[in-house]
Amino acid sequence: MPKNVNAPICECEEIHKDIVNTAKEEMPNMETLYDLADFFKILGDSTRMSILFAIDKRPMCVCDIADLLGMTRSAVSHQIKTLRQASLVTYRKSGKNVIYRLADDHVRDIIETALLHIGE
Amino acid sequence: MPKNVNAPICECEEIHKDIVNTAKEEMPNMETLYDLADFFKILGDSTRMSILFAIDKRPMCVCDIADLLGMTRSAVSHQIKTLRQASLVTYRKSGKNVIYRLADDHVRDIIETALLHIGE
DNA sequence: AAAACGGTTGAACACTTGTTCAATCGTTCG
DNA sequence: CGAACGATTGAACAAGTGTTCAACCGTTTT
Repeated sequence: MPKNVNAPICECEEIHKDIVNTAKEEMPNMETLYDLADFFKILGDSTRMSILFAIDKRPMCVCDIADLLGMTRSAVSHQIKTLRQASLVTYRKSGKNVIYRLADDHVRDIIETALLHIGE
Repeated sequence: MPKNVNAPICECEEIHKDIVNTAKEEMPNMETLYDLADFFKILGDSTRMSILFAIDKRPMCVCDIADLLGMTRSAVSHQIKTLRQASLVTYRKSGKNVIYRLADDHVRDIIETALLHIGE
């Protein structure tokens, strides 16, 4: 996270002021930038990425996900909470189990494009 | 980063083995998962996100980016190095300056879809 | 050649983050 | 009801990350 507030200003001498100014006008507001970064931050963990792939085709309970990925239930639950807060997954209770599934198709699209980029 | 190697196995008793097994077969290999997560990790920082937006419309030198974002040249340079290593930006030398631009359109697409998801 | 300037780099520090462990909640079933 | 089980949670620790600071590199001026 950047300390943009009261951050030191570039001490360069020859700044292309026209370019900087037009660029500044076209910048999205700070909140959007933070939201975007926060969103990608959540995808930027291999455990959470694994969970997303695990429940991509069929919904699964925490226990199955833990077994599939070789993790403890606790670790899975912690990460799923993060995914839930970001609206990447939704859940449904079934007896003692909680069944998780992908929330929508945006994530699938994004991951698909990312796969293209990294050349898979 | 998860410690999947030699990780403790889920101690649950009633696992839906059929679901887990078919899911396991459809999982991408570990390397792909790591690559994906690493890719998103890079987008998951508001400074780097800001830089990408800054140079989106027109290429800029480090000095201008630093001025635009209110950061030191050093901080910008560090982050740009990360973006460069992930092939998200390319550069061209112009006298004493180094001009950075977006590498390709994948990133634009991904960010666009992400904006949809977070509801901007 | 020396000074000036944009840019890069490495070490250090503070901050964030993921997993583990233990305790707890909520539902189900004997 | 009480035991059992799936799931969640909070604290704590280890590992990772971003910014700063200072030093340095490579061009370009003079």
